[in-house]
Amino acid sequence: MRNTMPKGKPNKFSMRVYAVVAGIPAGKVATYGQIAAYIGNPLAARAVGEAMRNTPAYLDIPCHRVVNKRGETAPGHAFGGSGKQRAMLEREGVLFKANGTIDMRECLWREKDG
DNA sequence: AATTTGACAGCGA
DNA sequence: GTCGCTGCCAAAT
Repeated sequence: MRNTMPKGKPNKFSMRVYAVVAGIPAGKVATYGQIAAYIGNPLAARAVGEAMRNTPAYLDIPCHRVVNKRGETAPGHAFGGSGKQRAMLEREGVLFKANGTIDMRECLWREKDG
């Protein structure tokens, strides 16, 4: 087996990301930039995405509630299919538009929500 | 140690 | 409204 060991490496940065993402209520979604800004790095949206990619399952992080600013779900190779993420979000109450994007105007997570 | 890539965001034309 | 360039952080090669 070529290094089948889990690569979960929750660093300080990633930990902050997980903490914020974990605070996202069901039926709401947050953007990478929003999370990045929340943890103190408004320009680290990219790093947030990387953290999500390394999100260990045992942390129970709703990474599916994290989408880009366009309201689009992950490219697809993340949750086993972009449709999967969309299904989970819809199941939690997130509204999707006809074009397949999330209605950010209503479903974007706000501090007041939590 | 250095370079490249990546689940992104913001600004200008 | 779209298209292109720049900036940031972390992980992989």
